[in-house]
Parts: sequence; structure tokens; C-alpha cells
Amino acid sequence: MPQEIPKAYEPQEIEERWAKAWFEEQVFRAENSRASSGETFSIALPPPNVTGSIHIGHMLEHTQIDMLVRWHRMRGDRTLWVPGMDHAGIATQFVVERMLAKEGIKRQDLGREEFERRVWKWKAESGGAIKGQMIRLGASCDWTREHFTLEPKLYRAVLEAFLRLYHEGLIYRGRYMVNWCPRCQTAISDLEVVHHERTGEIWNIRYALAGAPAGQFLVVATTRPETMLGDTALAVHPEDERYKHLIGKKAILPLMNREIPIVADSYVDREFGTGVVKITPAHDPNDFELGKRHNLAVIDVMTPDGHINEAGGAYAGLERFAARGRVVKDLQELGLLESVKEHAHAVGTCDRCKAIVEPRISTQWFCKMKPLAEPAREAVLAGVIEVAPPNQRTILLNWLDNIRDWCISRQLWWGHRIPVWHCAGCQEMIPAADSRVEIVEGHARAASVPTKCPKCGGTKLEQDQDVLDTWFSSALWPFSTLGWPDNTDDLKHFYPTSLLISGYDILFFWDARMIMMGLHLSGARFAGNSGAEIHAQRNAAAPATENTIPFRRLYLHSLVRTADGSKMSKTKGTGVDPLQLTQQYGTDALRYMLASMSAPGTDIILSDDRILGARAFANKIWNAARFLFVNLEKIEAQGIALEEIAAPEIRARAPYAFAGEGGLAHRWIFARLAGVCAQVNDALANFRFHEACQTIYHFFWGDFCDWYIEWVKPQLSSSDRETALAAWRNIFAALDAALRLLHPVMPFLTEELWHRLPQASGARSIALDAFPEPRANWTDAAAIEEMNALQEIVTAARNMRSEMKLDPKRKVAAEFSTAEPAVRKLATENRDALLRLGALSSLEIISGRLNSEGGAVRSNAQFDLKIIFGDAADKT
RNA sequence: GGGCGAUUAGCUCAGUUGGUUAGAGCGCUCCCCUCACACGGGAGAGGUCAAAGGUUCGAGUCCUUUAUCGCCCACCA
Repeated sequence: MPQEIPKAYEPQEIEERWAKAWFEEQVFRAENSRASSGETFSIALPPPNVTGSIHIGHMLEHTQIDMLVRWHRMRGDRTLWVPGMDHAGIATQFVVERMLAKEGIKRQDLGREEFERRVWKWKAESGGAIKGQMIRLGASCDWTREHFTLEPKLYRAVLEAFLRLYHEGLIYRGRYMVNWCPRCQTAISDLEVVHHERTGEIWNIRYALAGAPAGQFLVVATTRPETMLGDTALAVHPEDERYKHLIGKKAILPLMNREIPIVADSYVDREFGTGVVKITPAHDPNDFELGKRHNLAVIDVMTPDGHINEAGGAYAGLERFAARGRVVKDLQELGLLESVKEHAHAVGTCDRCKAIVEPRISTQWFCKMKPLAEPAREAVLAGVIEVAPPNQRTILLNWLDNIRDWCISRQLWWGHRIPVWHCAGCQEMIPAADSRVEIVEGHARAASVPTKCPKCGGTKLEQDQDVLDTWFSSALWPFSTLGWPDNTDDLKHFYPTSLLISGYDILFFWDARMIMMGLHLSGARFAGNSGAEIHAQRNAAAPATENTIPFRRLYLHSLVRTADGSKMSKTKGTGVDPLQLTQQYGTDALRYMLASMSAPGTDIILSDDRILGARAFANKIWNAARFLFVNLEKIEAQGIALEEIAAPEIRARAPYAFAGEGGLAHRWIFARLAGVCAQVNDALANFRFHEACQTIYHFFWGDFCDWYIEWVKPQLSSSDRETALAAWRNIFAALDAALRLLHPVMPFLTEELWHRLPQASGARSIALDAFPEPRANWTDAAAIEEMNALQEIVTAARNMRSEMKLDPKRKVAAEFSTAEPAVRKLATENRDALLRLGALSSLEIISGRLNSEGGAVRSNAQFDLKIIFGDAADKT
């Protein structure tokens, strides 16, 4: 058997074998956790996009989640990790459209239904990639409870949520200023606009005054000259002495030759530019608001794909930036361009496709956020939801305080279609009667389709074309995946979830919205069906009770960055493929490396050194275990069977006492273990993954390998049966505890080694075993102190040997002296270990101080140690 | 324009509520392929904790200012 253990840890075969076994045997099914503590631990996976594959950021996130999930499971909590995928509206549609484009097809050519079929087909083909990767990387999810945001159950949850909010007046439809992506041809939310600081140009344009002599102009600055085609006013500050006399007069809009009013509004900054602002209510959020105040006309001059429309007169049909050029050129020719200057300003771009976003007036669906944000704020403030690290809590609260309505409609085809019908006759909006779904071609859609307009009786009803923002369904994830709106057993048992771990980059997109939706929609009140009475019932505002929060704790993990500190990007080729790193170094090493760098609050920059160190650690663990198994032969020769020294019930009774001397190292290693367990528990309870890792590392490498194994080696091959038995029992018990301690971060390696120890019949996985819990007799402050003293003696001896450059192959004589009787006793009792580890031939224990004649003396507060050179010094 | 964070050994980073000689990994120097492991063992060198001031018996840790870098939010044309 020993020969079968390779000298170096080779993770590939082991990891693949266990990943497969864990999945096939459903080891991580919630029902399989020991559930002995009476506690429940539940957590939802932040659903990755179906478009993607696992990147290093996922790996970090999944490692952290998995560590806590495995830890809780081992501690005896009924443990559930719900996995799943997000349909990722824009992202997925974008990918499929791009594929179609290669065939020269546009989605409009196919029509909505056929396009959706194509996306489903694509999803079926490549959507499973992440699942396979997660399984391979050891994520201990309950795959029997996997979900997808567009599956029928979750579709129904989305309809239910929409309808409730709609009936409560929190979802409304209207014509407002939105961020429009001309590339994606859809509205996007404020959060999806990414601002980039750019040096652009600012143009100063002359607007003639109506009825004034030629040559009299007002000069107006703009960074988007093409929008002037839609200008419907100029504005000045009401108290601006320069322009007071012009208020109420008219100006002539150049190029369009339209008379526009000059209005007064305190929004105008007198200091900026000339103090005169062109007002384009259809294409600027401020102008839109100002326009409402002054009843200005709203002229939309742009098409959905970013071209100038008929309202743009001679410029109709031009692409927006081409139009800009033409407008500027024409102004110049007319002598109406006063000047052009460089100007640094923030340009909004589409998070998805990077196109420059156009503020545009458009009819969209919105969700009113203030009433939803208030309970969320209270819940966070009161600590009902704990947010860590603390600075993220501040950021979240600030955002909730300044929240604005959320544009939830998207002009896409891939997503949850809005369950509202429009009457062709009277424009009345008729929502679905309830949230039921029907399955058509295997996929869900709203089932309770209205057939008659309640207002005009018309029967020509058409469903709203828009779908919901992907994040709308994500916002329901922690409860929709547990069966909401039905009051299922899972919902009763596992909701609220215990924790959410996500990157801080989606704090607003997702985490905050889950809190708001969770507080508003979930909780004990729902009855199962939807319908008018439920909505009425729901209108009694729910207090922010603990029952309704989606998770009790929220931890925002760091982001993994490239060496120069920028965000990893697949398109830039700076992304790191975790599967490749796994092939190279092993999953456990990668996991350990990520976890050991996971200090809360700071981003992670990958380094090759760290992962090499992690691989070395895995190898070290492997070899420590290998040492025991290889040496088993020696005691088997004494007629001692593995079962006698390593059976689970034997291990459970450690430490085993020694009749005579030689028991100190054993008392010490279990005392250390007790301390380490406490430290690791504390670290993991507070998301201090790096601290947990470092503690275990130091224990395993420093204490267990460097000292304990070395110290007890002779005992293991002792001819005294009692000594050998006790030593072996202790060392196996300590190894077993160490493996269980290590398991959350290095699941594969520990699983493999655990199975090489005798286990109770039917024991399936270390993951279902218990996390080490110190027995009462492990704690032993005296053992720690005594061992420290002995370690100092050994270190002093080695140090001197090294400094004197003594021949390492030669043992040397030493003398030892101490004023403390306890230390003297220790040294006497452990003389053998001191000789061996200090490479000493003898250790004479002497009263009184030592002199350095014929050697060298090292002293500290407790003792003097003298090395006698003898002929070992000849080497120098 | 607001807000947040960072600046600690050559490199990558720890250092929770202020308290004895500031830690780790990698790298470096010296020695050792000793019967688990060279992905190893042993012993070392290396830091005015960005700068200046302040609070304190005592500060890497708290306060102020400055410098450099990074991130987030934001409707100044």
C-alpha cells in the first residue's frame, strides 16, 4: 500500500475523481448534511451569466462561499447552497446577435419567436459550461436544486412580483428621459451607464435674437452640437443682470430657423460659459426637467439607432456623429461658430457594448424606488442585515439615500416579457390576471392573458413588447429559487438565507435590489395565489422584520485585478483562466492561494509566487500523510493493525497519555490544535479567510510537520508497544483533525487522504464529517509553555552550530545550565529529543554559569547553552 | 464636484478595538539531496511602517495637513 502513494502530490486524477463522485452521489444535497447542530445555513449562489465561463473572479467568490458552506456543513448545520444561472438579457442577446451577424442575419429577419428559439438553442448548447466548471472546481452546491432565471417557476415569481408592484402603484409606465444605447437599441438603467472622463470639444454657437439687428447674438456653449436641432429654448439665470432684459424674448435657432423663447431658470450657472444655455428637452435630463417647468416643446430628433430623424430637417438620416460634423461645418460657414475649445467631461457609455449612450426621451416602465429603499435602509441601519466590510455598508446607505427610480423595461426579446396588454382601442393597460405561467415549446410565458378591455370592451389587445431588466429577476433570486410565491418547505426552512457573498461591483445592481425586493415581497404573509385580495393585503406596508430580509449577512468580496491594478478583462486578454491554473497547480492550491489573499476590503493582485507557495503547501500536506502511511509497515511488523491506531472511535479519544516521559509533544500538538480551531472558527465567522488560511498553514507546516512529526519519530518505531501505540494513535488523530480543519479550503486533497484513514462504515465524505472540535483535555497551557522553552533550546543549538559553521554531519557535545528548576527538569526529561533535533552528541546539565572555554555560549533569560567545538570545528 | 481606499522588508501582501525586540510567502545569503517531502530541511540578512505636525505614559494602529496612486458616485451646458 505505501508504494502506491506517489512522492509528489498529483492533483489532476484525484480532483476529477472526487468532483465526479461528489456530484453523482449528491453528497451536497441539503438533506445529506448531518444537521446535528440544530442550526440552518443557507446561501444562494450569485448566478453567473449563461453566456460565460468561469473566470478567476468567480473562482474567488466560489472559494469563499464554498469555504463557509463546507465549514457550516461540517459544524453540523443543515446546509444548503443553491446554484443556478442568470439569463443575462442584454449580454446573451448580444452574443447570439453577433453569431447571427456572421451568417448575415439580423434578429428582425427572424422575428421574435424564431429569435427566442435560437437563443434557447444556444443556451442549451453552451449554457452548461459553467456548471461543469463549478463541479470540477469543487463548489459544494446542491445541484438537485439548480435554477435558471427564465425557467417556469422563476418566470412565475417574476410575474408575481411585477403584478404586485404594479397594483401597488410602484411600477408605472411613462415618457421620461432615459439612457438610450443606440447600439443595443434599448433603454438601460442609470447603473448600466459607465462614465469615462474624456477630452472632447466644446463649441460656442451664436444664436441670433429675434427682431434684433443683424449681428446681435447670444453665445451658447454645447458639447453635443447635433442636439441643437431639437432645441426649444434658451435659458438664463433670472438674476443675471447681463440677460435680464432678454427674458421672455425670442431667439432664432440657427440651421432650423425656428423661434425659441428665452426663459429664466435658477438652474443656469451664471459662472459657467456665457451664462446662456441651450435647452433640448428631448435629449438632456436637465433640459427635460427645465422644459417641464416652462412648458417647453419636446422635440426628439433621433432615431433608436442613433441617426437624426425627420425632426432634424436637412440633417435627417445622418448618423449622430456625422450630423455633429455637419452641424459644426454649417455653423462655421454661416459665421455662427464663435469658437471651439478643448473640454474635459464625462461621457456615458453602455456598460455592455461601450457605445456612447444617448440621453433620450422615451416611453418606458419604471419602478418607484424611494418607498422600497426606506425599509432597506432601516434594515441595514438597525443591523437586521449585517453588511461587511463596514465601508461597503456606508456606501450602500449613501446609495439608498440618494436612490432614483429604476427603468426596468428593455427593448429586447430575451427576457421576461412584461405581463401587461395594451388596448388598441382606448390605450388602456390591462395586466395579466395573475402570475400563472403556461409552457409553450418548453418555455414559460404569462398564462392569464386578458381577452377584453375592461374600459372600452375592445378585444384587440396586444402584449407590451418590452422585457424586464435582467436584474429584476435577479432581485428575487434568494426567495424565488426557494419556491416563492408558494410557501414551500424550502422557503420555510431556508429563508431568509444566512448570507450573501458578492463582489462589491454589483452592490447596487443586485445586492441592494434584493434587499429592497426581499423586504417588500417576501416574508410570512404571502398566501400562495396571487390576485386582488393578495394585492390588497400587501398594501399594508410590511415592516422591516427579520422574516422578510433576503439574507442576514452580506459580505462584499474583493475583485481580482491584473498586475497593473486594472480590472481583468476577457476582451483585453488580461483575464486569467482558472481552469488552466487548476491544470497547472491543482484546484486546492488555487483555492488556497485565493483564500489566503482574501483580506477584507482590499483587491487582489495575482502573483505566480503565491500560487507556487500554495502548491508547495498541498505537497507538504500530502507528504506528511505519506510519511505516516509509509511508516505503517514498521508497526504492522509489530503486529499492530491500522484499525487499532486509526479507527474513528480511536481517533476520537485522543490524546493518549504516555506512562512515562515523552508525552509532552503530544499534549502540545493537541493544545495547539485547540487554539487553532478556535482561531479558525473566529476567522471564518468574520470573513477573515486569509487569517484562517495563515493559521492553518502555520499550524500544519510549522507545528505539525517541523516539530511534532520530527519530535515523535522515534516513538513511532519504538519497540515498546505501549509507547508506539500511544504515539501512533495521537499522530493519526492529529492528522485527521488537521485534514478536517483544512477541508473547507482544500477539499480534494483532504478528501483523498481522509479516505485512506479507516472510516466508519457508510461514511461517504470528509465533507459530511465534523469540523474539529477540541475536547476539554486538549487545552494545555503548560504544554505550550514547556514546548516553547524546549524549542528555544533546540533553536539556540542549531543557531550556534550554523554560526560556527560546524560540520553538519557531526554531532557535538553541549552543556546546559539554568536557574529555574522547572526548565532543568524539562531539559532532563526531554534530553533525547534535544540531542536529536539539536544534533548534539551529549547534553550535560550543569549548575552555575557556563564559560566559553573550548566552545561558545549562548544565553537567554532562562538558560545558558554551551556548544563544545571538538573536532567538528575543523571544517572552518 | 462629492465619497471611499491605498502608500509597511527586493517583490506580493498581513498587522480587528493604540501597548513588550513590526509578521508571512516568494526572492536573496550560507549550509544540507539525513531513511515523508529539494514543491524539502536548518540558519541568516533585510523595514527611519509615504512626508510633516499633533493627541497620548506609549502610534504602523487615533487626529490634521501634504504628496503619489487607485476605485466608486455625480445632470454643470
